Amino acid sequence: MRSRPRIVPNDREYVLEEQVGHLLRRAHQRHGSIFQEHIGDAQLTPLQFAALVKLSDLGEVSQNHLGRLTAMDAATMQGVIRRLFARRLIERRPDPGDRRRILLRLSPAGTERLAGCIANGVTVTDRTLEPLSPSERAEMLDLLRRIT
Amino acid sequence: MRSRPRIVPNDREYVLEEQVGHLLRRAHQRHGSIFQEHIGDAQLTPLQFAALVKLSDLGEVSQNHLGRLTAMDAATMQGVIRRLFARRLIERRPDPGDRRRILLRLSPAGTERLAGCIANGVTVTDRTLEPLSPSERAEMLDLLRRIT
DNA sequence: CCTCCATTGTTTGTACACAAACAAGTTTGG
DNA sequence: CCAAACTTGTTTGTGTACAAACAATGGAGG
Repeated sequence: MRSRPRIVPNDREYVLEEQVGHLLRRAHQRHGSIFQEHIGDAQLTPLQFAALVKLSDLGEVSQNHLGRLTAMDAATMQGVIRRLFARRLIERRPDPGDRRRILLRLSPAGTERLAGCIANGVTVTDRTLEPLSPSERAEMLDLLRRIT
Repeated sequence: MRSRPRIVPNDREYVLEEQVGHLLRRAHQRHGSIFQEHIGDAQLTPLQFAALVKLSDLGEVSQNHLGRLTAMDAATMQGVIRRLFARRLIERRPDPGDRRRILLRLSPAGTERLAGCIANGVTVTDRTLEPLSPSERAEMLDLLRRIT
């Protein structure tokens, strides 16, 4: 039973499976797959859903501002907004008070689509946290919030 | 003080900032930025580092097998391996016993590069978990492991 | 032996993620 | 008032992530 020695001598015992980064990545992957399975709209991605939710909360905001609220940088925002607009789930108009800005809002179709998906969004969260007890779920959210 | 009503009536109070998916994504983003800042090799990404660590642990494995160990699908693996090979951090040879397989292993340069980065990898983990107490860090890892 | 099925690796296409550089517009400080 | 600094949105380039389709190889059962 030879246990193969590490090629790089590894006093710290750096075990990939125990690193936060690796675990965060895998948990995020699993969430993505649960999202896709349960959100009820094969074209809708987590980021697109997040953008719709925020637009529903706020009514009308600029593209960059929405990006900050949903933690997307400007370049990522570009693509998300383009796809939502292509599907006519959002509408755009120039900001009358600032000619750099584009104001975004839900279209009627977007409002309807979101309404039909919110309950599925709750399901996604439930399924993702399924292995945990209620108090552990609260603890998980608290810990994640604090390392963010 | 008008509190704007949500456009989509939202009995469940679906608050984006409280959803696991959003928090996982943001925590993962923050980890990525800490990784880039501290790993000490501007070209090395978290996935590439993970692949090197696993190769160091195992010596020689096939591409698909390494993908499973690091939670990358075959298509993602393709790019990661191509870039590591382009930098000569890994070597490849056909599996003599199975002509479908390509065996991967660290090159001398890859071994050296990894040795110089392992300590930085520990720093990355530390910084990511910095806001938490030791017992909370353990709890975080445990909870993440269980939702994976 | 030989067909069916599984596995390995590749390619293509879509969608994040982010750095860097840019033009156009706005704000600020002297 | 006006030049410098900043903000907004766009584009380009690199690197995950994953579905889907594919060729080549290997294994199992009849």
